[in-house]
Formats: sequence, C-alpha cells, structure tokens
Amino acid sequence: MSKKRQQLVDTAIKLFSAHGYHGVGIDWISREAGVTKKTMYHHFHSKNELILAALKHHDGLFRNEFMNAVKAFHEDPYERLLGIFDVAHHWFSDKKFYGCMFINAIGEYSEPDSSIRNVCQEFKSLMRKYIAQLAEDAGIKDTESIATSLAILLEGSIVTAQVSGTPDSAIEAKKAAKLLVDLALQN
Amino acid sequence: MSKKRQQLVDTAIKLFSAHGYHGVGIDWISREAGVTKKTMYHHFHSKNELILAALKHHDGLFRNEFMNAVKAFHEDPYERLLGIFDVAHHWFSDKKFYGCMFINAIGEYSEPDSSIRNVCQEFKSLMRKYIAQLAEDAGIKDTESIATSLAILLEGSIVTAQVSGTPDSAIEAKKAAKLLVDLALQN
DNA sequence: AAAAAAGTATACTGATCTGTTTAGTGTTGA
DNA sequence: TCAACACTAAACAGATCAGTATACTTTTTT
Repeated sequence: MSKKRQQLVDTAIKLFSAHGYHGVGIDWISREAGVTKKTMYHHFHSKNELILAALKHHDGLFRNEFMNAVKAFHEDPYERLLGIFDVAHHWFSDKKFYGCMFINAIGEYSEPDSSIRNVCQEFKSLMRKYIAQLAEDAGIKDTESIATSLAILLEGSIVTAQVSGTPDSAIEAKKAAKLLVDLALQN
Repeated sequence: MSKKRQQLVDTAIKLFSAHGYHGVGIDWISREAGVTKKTMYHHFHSKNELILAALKHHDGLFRNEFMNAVKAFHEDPYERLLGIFDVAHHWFSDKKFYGCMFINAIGEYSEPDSSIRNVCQEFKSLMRKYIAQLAEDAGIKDTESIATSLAILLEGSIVTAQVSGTPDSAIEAKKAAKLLVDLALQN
C-alpha cells in the first residue's frame, strides 16, 4: 500500500468525521493530506471510492482498537461483556469524538442498496457478532437476545453522547445493560 | 404565517431528511417548493436559518404526532410507556423513513455551540421529559432512571432501523424495555 | 384608490464542487 | 540503464454552491 494513499485515507477519515461527507471536498482532503488532486484521482477513481476506502479502513481499525481496549480493561468475562460501555465511555470522552462514522454516513447517503450502506451494515453486523461472542464467554444462554439488546443500548449511547456532548450516556447504558445481563444469567 | 414560507419549510424537511443538509441546495428546495429563490431569501436570511426553521417546525410536529399516536395506541399507562416502541415501529415502517432529522443534523454540524445543535438537544430533552411523564403515569418510582434507559433504547432502535433498513429493532428494544420497566415496578 | 408587501422571472457574482488535462519531475525495479 | 510508475504544479471544464440585483406583477392592507 502506497504511503500517499494511506495519508489520503487517514485525512479523509479525520475530515469526514468532523465535517460530514458532503461537507468536505476533494481539494480540502488533498491539500490537508499534502498530496495533489491528480495523485488522489490516481488512487481513487472518484470521491465515492475514497469514502468507501475510508469507511473500510476505519471499520478494521476501529473494531480492532475496540476489542483490544475491552480485553485490556477487564479480565473477567462478565465484566468484559459490560466493559464495552467502559470503552465506549472512553471513546465518547475524546475531544475529537464526532459520533459513529457509519451512522453519520447513512444519514447523508440513504439509498437502500448503495455500497456505502453495505459497508456500514457490515460494520454493525460484525460489532453485534462480537458482542454475542462476549455474551457466550460470560456464560449467557440466549446470546442472540442479549447481543441485540446490548447493541441497541450501545448505538443509543453513541448517539446520545454525540447529541448531548457528554460521555455520561455510556454509564447510563451500562446500568441498564447490567440489569439485562443479570436477568439473562438467572435463567 | 405565509403559505409560501410553509411550503419552503415542508419541502426543506422532506429533502433534508432524504439527502442530508449539505446534500441539498437552496435552488433545489426553491424549485421543489414552487417558489423563487428571491422569495426564499425574503423569508429566510440564509440557508442556516431555513435549516433551523425546518428543525424547529419538525420538532413541534413530530412530538405532537408521536404523543397522539401513543395515546391512540394504548389506554393503560403501563402499556403506554412501552407503547413508544410500537409507535417507533410504525414510524420505522414508513417507506420514507430516513432516521431522525436531528441525529442526522448533528452528524453534519458538529460545532459544539451552534444553534442547530441547540435545537437538536432541545428536542431530545423534551422527548426524554415526555418519557419520564409516561413512566410516572405508569406508577414507576425512579422515573428519571427509567426515562434515561428507555430514551437510550429508543435512540438505539432508531439508528439500528435506519442502518439495517428494517423496523425490527423497535420490537427488540421493546422487549428489553419491558424487562427494565418490570424490574423498576418491583421496587 | 393608493401604498405596502409579497410574489415572479432571470441574470448575475464569486466561490467551490467533482473530475480532467497538460507538462514535467522524481523514484524504483527489472 | 531505462521504462514504468508515482508524483508535483497549475490550469481548466462545466456544474452547482450561497446569496444578490434588476425589473416587473400580484396580492393584501389601509
């Protein structure tokens, strides 16, 4: 992978996150990445392809960092399951937290079968699968049900943190999640 | 209130919802509303003011429709509290469901103290207050805690429905909400 | 009936949008 | 070494962006 290409992807992620997708032009990204527009169009055939590349790169990077943070945060499987909200809280506390790139992308590109939408759905699907695995490790029987609930709570806490500008929703979501998880473990 | 002005606000809500805020220009809105650009700038000093007017109008309209739907859906206070997810499910099932206008707005305008952000925060705050009222009517003691949980579940179900393209998340969120509400009623 | 307000149509500004073109410079691997 | 590749710089195309200007017509209010 070319170095310039990576600079373009990194810059795109940064600017799209902060200013939206229609809100950032190719010129801006190229300038910020220290690369000419020609080079940008050498690596990506269109703005849409750059958006896709940015989303795909962020997908891998984000999930990897998220999983490592959960692992590092707690040892116990039960605490790890709820630990996703501790990691979320840490994420929301970042000065440069602008919500979820994928949610924001869908907000601007609503066509039902677009490639952008597919990448976003794939990300959410993999996150849900990861939560289901954590639930299984914690000894929960109905992993699908709890994964769905916790995934919805996580999405809700992301959006709430984004709108309110505070990370508190992660703590609130964790409280609710704990009640649901404890109930699920009683059965 | 002028008729043309209202046409502009209605059209703005429709187009911003479907294509985002940066994705829709003044020309497009004016053309679609059957109004000249001059008239548009007579009623609104800038695009930003039109966005604000659209959000504020949608705020009142949406909450009113939502509350009426909840009232019409169920009689019993307990069922009404959980009924917010039935109304959400109906909302998500609309062919023209593009997620929450306010969440999508924050995704494009992330400046911490912008007027757009304030309108969005106000909307979310009023929705939370409404849920707390429903919780009180249902005989729940710790209304604040349950309102927070249900608000997060509602946000999560909105975003999940938007990304997945199906209304199912409303049903899943309702299941989790029922467990939390029943727990809260035991105390 | 007169005056004010709200509307039309159209063309314009200057900036920015995505994407292309031309012409030339480094870099690198077979 | 030399050809392919990656890159720079800068201008260009055609469309669209937010917003303004000019000149005229319709509607409403006093």
